[in-house]
Parts: sequence; C-alpha cells; structure tokens
Amino acid sequence: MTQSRAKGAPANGIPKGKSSLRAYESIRQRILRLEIPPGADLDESMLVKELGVSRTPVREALIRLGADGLVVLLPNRGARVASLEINNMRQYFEAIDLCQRAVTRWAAVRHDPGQLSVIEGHAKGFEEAAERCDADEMIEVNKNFHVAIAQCCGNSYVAATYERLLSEGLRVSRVAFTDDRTGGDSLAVHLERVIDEHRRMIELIAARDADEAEALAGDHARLGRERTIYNLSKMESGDVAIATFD
Amino acid sequence: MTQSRAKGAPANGIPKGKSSLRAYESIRQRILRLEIPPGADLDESMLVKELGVSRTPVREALIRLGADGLVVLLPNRGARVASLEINNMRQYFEAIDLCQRAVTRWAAVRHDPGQLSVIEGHAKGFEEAAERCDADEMIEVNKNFHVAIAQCCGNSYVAATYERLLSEGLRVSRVAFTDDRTGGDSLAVHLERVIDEHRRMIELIAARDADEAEALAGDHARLGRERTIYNLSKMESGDVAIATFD
DNA sequence: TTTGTACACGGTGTATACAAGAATGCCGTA
DNA sequence: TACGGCATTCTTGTATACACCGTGTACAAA
Repeated sequence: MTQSRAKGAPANGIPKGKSSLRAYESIRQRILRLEIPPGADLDESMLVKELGVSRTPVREALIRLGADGLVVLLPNRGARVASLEINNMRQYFEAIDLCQRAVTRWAAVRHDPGQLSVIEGHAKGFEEAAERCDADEMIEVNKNFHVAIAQCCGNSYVAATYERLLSEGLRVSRVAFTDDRTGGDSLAVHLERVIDEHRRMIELIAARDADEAEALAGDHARLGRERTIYNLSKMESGDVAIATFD
Repeated sequence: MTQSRAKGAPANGIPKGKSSLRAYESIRQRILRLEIPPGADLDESMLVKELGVSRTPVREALIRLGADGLVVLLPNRGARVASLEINNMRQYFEAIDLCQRAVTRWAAVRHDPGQLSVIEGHAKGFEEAAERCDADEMIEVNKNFHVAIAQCCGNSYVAATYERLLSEGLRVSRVAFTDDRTGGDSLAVHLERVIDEHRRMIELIAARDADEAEALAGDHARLGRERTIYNLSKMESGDVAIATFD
C-alpha cells in the first residue's frame, strides 16, 4: 500500500499542492524502489484508483516524472517507466563520474566547516546501515551523503544535475547493494571499501585537498560502476526490464 | 472551437498533446526572448486568455517549465519567471564550462564523420546571421551549433544537461550579443572571435584532438562568460530583473 | 491610533464531464 | 483463409465547475 507520509516533507525542491505532491512522491518512490519495474506501462486510471485522487494530480505527477527522466511520455499513448538498459549504464556512470568529481572537488575548496558535520552524519548513518545489512537504508543514506557534499559545492546547477542523477541511480543502487553475484568480491568486501572511501573523502574535503578529493571521487564512481555493471551482467534479463524504445 | 492545426510537430523532444505543447512552447519562447521579464508573475488566467486554451494545458506547461528551471512554482501562489541574478552567473558559466568541455572532448573522440556536416551547417548559419547582424538568429543558431556537438558526444545524460543549460542561457545570450556596453571590445570583434573559435572547434573535432578540443571549449565558454558578465554589470538593474527569492 | 480578527475576494488545486485519438476486433470480400 | 476496411471501445487530452487556501481590507476593541 501507499506508505503514508507525515505532512512535513521539506528538503524536497518540489512545491505544489498536497495531492499532486503525494502522487508525485508516491509514484516516484515506487519507480525508484523498482516496485514498478522499468519499462512498465503506467495507466492513469490504475494510479487514480490506487492513490485515491483524481486524474489531474496524477497527470501532473507524470509530467514532472517525465521531466525527471524517470518516465517516458508518449503522445496520446500514455506513459511508461523509463527502462534500465545495460547499454545506457556506461553513459550513466560517465555522467555520474563527471558530476561527482566536480562536486567533490569544489566542495573541498569551498565548503564552510559547519557543513562537514552533516556529511559526517550521513557517512556514519551508512556505516550503521551496512552493519545492519539494511539495503534500503544504505541506498538512501549513501545518496544523502553525496547530496550533502553537493550542497556545499557552491554550484546549484551542477548540484541539481548531480542530485537528479543520484535519484535516478537509486534504481541502480539496488543492483549494486545486493549479493546475488556468482563471483567477484562479496558484498561485505564491497561495503568495506565504500565505507573506507567515504571516510577518506571527508578527510580530503576537510583538508581542502581538491586534487586528491576529485581523484577519490572518480575512484568511488568507478567502484560503484564496476560492481553494478558486473551484477547486471550476471542477472538474467527478466529481473530488470531491458525494453528498448528509441 | 478548438483551432485545428496540421499535425506536424516533430523535432521537439517533448511529446504531449498539441494544446499543451503549444502552451509550453509559447510561454517558453516568451520567457527565453525576455518578452516576459525575469521575476514576472505568471497568471494562469492571463495566459489562458492570451493562448486561447483552457487552464489544464497552461498548468501542464507551467509544471514542465518549472522542471526546466525556467519558472519557479510557489505552492498555492502561482508561478513566476525565474530571475536572472548576476550572482548566479558565476555558477551558470561554471556549469556550462564543465559540460561544454566534456561534450566537446567526447565529440572529438566519438563522433562519426557524417555528423560533422550538421555542425558545420550551424557554424555557417551563425556566420551568416552575424553578417546580417540578426541577433535572434545568432542566438538560436549558436545554440544549435553546440547542441549538434553534444548530440555526437555519446552521452545522452550529459548532452541533455548541457542542452538544458544552453536553453536557459538563451536569456543570457541576448545580453552577450548586444552592443550596449560602454567600453571593452565592440560586438563585431566579439563575433569575429566567436566565429573563429567555432571554426577551430570543428577542425579539432574532425581531427579527433580531444585535449585541444576540450581546451578550446573552455576558452569558448570563458569568452561568453566574460562578455556577458561585463555587459550585465554595465546594465542598470531595471533592464534585467534582479529579484531574489531564496 | 493601533492592533487583532473576521469576512470577502482573487487565484490556485482538484474533480469530473466531454471530445478526440488510437487500438482492437469484427465482418466482408477477394 | 487471408487481408483490408470499418466500427466499437478504451485511453488520453481538454474544458470547466467546484473547493480550498492565502491575502487584503474593514471594522471593532484596547
């Protein structure tokens, strides 16, 4: 069912009335958590029934999700969830790499010290979630960690782009933080490396070492990329829809 | 009642029905051409009257424009055109620089030769518009030139971000391609440099010289940035709304 | 005179009715 | 039997009516 959220939904850049907002967040959550699989058709009337609102807010939500790149709007033929194609993964991680390096470098140079504690808090949160093997929490907190870095990078354009990419990546993270793979490093080893890199990233930012921070950001992106692509390649295509429509 | 239009509405990345599309494009054009000034309140009922459609497509257009960052949606209090603050210019050009360097470098490495003619066509178009001193055309074609480069960069995520930034920059270009300034280079000199850099950019891409292409892309961004910021600083604040709301 | 409250109005958010387009199945014909 | 055209039907796109929220103003009380 719909995870009912308390009203207080700040920190989200999207305004708009409550029904519309609820519809947007609800559909978005389901897409990002893969509850609605990539490539699935989104039927307005179905969403209307499930969300208990009328078509108007549902349509507005779909339009915004379309702008986010999470759904594809087909003229006169409804909407469908954007597919997750292995072929696009290279492009995706290349974009993440670019933004992450920029954002982390600039954060190292430009942050003001008070912002560090927020970043550290998320890093701690990730470590705790890793101990509990709580994949959902890890995914969420890992994103928050990087968003926090972006928020002190002094460039709202790049930060926004990076944040959008990270959001879209939530669907991918689920693949990275699972242990289904047959070979390679275990999840535990992977998490250890992630945690270590998070810690070093904070140190380098705190030390205002731009070059090293950027280099580490690149390594960090590569780490996620390699694990994800490998895991994806090991999955049968049924697990993640590989629909192509362009 | 509905004004029946011929079907042909291709070449635009945004689907959606005709009225909605028309509203989106119309409002967007007016914002980008500064016909609706930055910071202005957007009244739904006014737009409804002017566009001759109902509120629904207008609202959908505003939502999409909000996602584009061109308008700011205030909950229960309508929408207003995003402001153009000089303070944000640094961030904007920093973002453009980042994307432009990446896109141009990758285009140099990855383009396939057939795509070059498209880029060359836009470069030619810019030169012709410059001769005619047609500012509107220059702005449009200059954007198309860089978009064409982005489209052969092999990364749709970065290309999309870059394109979004360029679109938003159309408002800024109008400032760069005017000759109101009191000192510094004349518009003619500026255009000469732009044209020269465009030509060299094509040569470097054709030669697949990634490093030089990237460096030139950076220079090119800097050229626009400096002229724009200088011109903006010379304008009185009345010319471009400097409204602040965050 | 100033401040607080209540009422009215303008404008947005939501629901629903209506129209147009696309998909599908049926029937006729070759 | 296979193919093509037509009609039905489902889905989307648009218009409009209604409800709610925020704001401004006027009046009353301190």
